[in-house]
Amino acid sequence: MSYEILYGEVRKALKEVIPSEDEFYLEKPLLEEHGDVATTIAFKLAKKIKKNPLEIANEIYSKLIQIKEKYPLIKEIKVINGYINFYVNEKLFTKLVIEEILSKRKEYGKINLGNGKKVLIEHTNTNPNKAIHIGHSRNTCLGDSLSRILKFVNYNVYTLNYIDDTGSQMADIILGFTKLGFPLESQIRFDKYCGDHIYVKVNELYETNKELLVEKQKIIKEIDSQSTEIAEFTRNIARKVLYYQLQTCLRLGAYFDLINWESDIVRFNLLKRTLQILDEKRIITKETEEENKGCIVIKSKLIKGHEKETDQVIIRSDGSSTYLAKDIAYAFWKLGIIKDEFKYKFNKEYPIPCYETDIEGNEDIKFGGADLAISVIDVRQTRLQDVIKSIISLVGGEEMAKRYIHYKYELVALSNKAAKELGYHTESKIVHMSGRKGIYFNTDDVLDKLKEKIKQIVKKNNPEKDEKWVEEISEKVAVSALRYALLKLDNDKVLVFDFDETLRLEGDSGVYVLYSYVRTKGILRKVREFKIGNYEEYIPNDMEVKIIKKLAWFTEAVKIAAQNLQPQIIIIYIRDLCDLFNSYYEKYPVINSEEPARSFRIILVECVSQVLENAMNLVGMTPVEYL
RNA sequence: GCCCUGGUAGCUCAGCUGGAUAGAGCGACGGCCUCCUAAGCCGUAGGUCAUGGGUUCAAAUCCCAUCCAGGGCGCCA
Repeated sequence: MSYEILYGEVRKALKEVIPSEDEFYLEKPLLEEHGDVATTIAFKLAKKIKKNPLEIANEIYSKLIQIKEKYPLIKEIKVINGYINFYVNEKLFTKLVIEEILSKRKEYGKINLGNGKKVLIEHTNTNPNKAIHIGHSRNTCLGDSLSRILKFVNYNVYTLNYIDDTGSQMADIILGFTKLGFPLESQIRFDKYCGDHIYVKVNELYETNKELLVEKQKIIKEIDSQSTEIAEFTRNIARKVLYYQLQTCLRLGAYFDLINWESDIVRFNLLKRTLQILDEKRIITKETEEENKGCIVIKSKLIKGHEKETDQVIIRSDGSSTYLAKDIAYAFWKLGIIKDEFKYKFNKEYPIPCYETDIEGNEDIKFGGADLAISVIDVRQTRLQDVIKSIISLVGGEEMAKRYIHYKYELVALSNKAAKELGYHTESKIVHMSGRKGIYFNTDDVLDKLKEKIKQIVKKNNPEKDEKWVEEISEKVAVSALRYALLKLDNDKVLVFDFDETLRLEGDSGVYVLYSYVRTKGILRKVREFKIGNYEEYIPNDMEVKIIKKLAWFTEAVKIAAQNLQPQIIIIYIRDLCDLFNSYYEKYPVINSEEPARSFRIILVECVSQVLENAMNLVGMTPVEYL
């Protein structure tokens, strides 16, 4: 907020001097010597009135200097290279920042961007036939962090996990149970059992036994009908796998408000309603000849940007619906194009207790009809998501389509070395994961391995603590380290996973962040008995001022992260703050310094600690007191 | 073939949407524990921002072309 106040003052001062302008192009200079706020207004005006920018800057400057006294946060103004640079009154600024952090505490950084608007965030969406692997977890971490950030800026957020219990991957394991004699019980955790053993094995068998593919088609049809014994059986298997997937999500610190069963889109007639609307709007066509004979399709000419591609089949010639058809219905439900026909039941049995769609549900709650629908789905589905957006636009107009966001991110792949560990040998630098071929790392396994590594160090650092204590700390650190690693990369970059490279314990890592936080806590633990003197008497040194400014910047980081839907902004912020704090920590003693420096420094450390905690929360990292 | 995305230090990546002298981590080299946790800190070396053109006061950032890498173009999801 402090930056808001400073920016506000600068804007007001500029407006007073240049009443004709409304936009002042404020920015934060990269170099300290260029002050705290800069404006490029002189360049903009130069273009407009065809005058030398330097001359204009000087004119503005001479006017500004006369009214400067009215703006207490502005200490100094300079013109450098045509920029007008403002320097903050550091003493006053410091006071404002500290007071704000200490009064707001956990609330510090909260701003109102959302006005309580309803947002649905769909994430994770792992097929219920396997355990969650690190690729899925990138999705979970992004979606969960987004939901935390948007909540923080006053959106009314609901998180959804869309479970495809009707698709072909589901049929693969059902085939395993019903035709290939895999027992229903196993010593292995059920999600891993289905994914690591049955799914991989069944896909292997398809290679040699084509009959099985025929059986699979039968099963798909039975599942789709939703009325047979197989359909019932499938639902139970899916629910059991989901149970363990949710355990993994819980371990990662993610939560859900609602499980959307894809089969319920059909069962609750959402698909039927959707098809009616598409038919009324003449968006779908029943093909009577050529290759899509008997199918209901969307003509490609209707799809913006994909006019030259093939038509989209949404109902197959056998009458079954494609994934796309259900996804359109799902999107319509999210945006309120169709009424919320679902029934919901609260399921407290899940590791993450939450609602789920259920034919016998009777809870008095409605999730559909949101102001904004964000779907966290990897880049491979870009085209399908484009199709959905085009259709929304045709049905509800451009404005409505803007409320549907495909939040895309690149895949997690494996390094050549990592693939080799799984017994997959190749020349290529990166290897894409594949559930079918068994080329993947399950998130729980990765976390367990990471935890073991961390445990050794925690034990060494805290020899007096017992096993349980070490275990708890190590678990939190492992999860935070994984979240950090999965979040720090930009969404449009492929994350090449390699255990040792990706999950480093030093440098730009989650462990480094926690270590920095632990240092703040170490100091604060020791000063509990000290009485805090009047810290305002102290004049902060350069490094302290830098930290204060960084602390103040948190609100801006939150704003940018929320507006651009970029949790990475928070990660970068956290790292920057840790870097500053660690340098400071090495250079200046806190407890052993003289008053009033000591009081000030204790307060400063308190603030760093608090802001780090708030920031970590936004990306789902768990602060620990010891390491 | 068509469409989309990426290419910044040896490696992995930032660079706040057009601004001032392009920054971190890892790796390499040299230092720092009598002192709040050395999973840390300080210093050195390392760059034709893939290439070529363009737009303008100003380009890593925008436009065009080319090259390289990845993805998408199913009655799969």
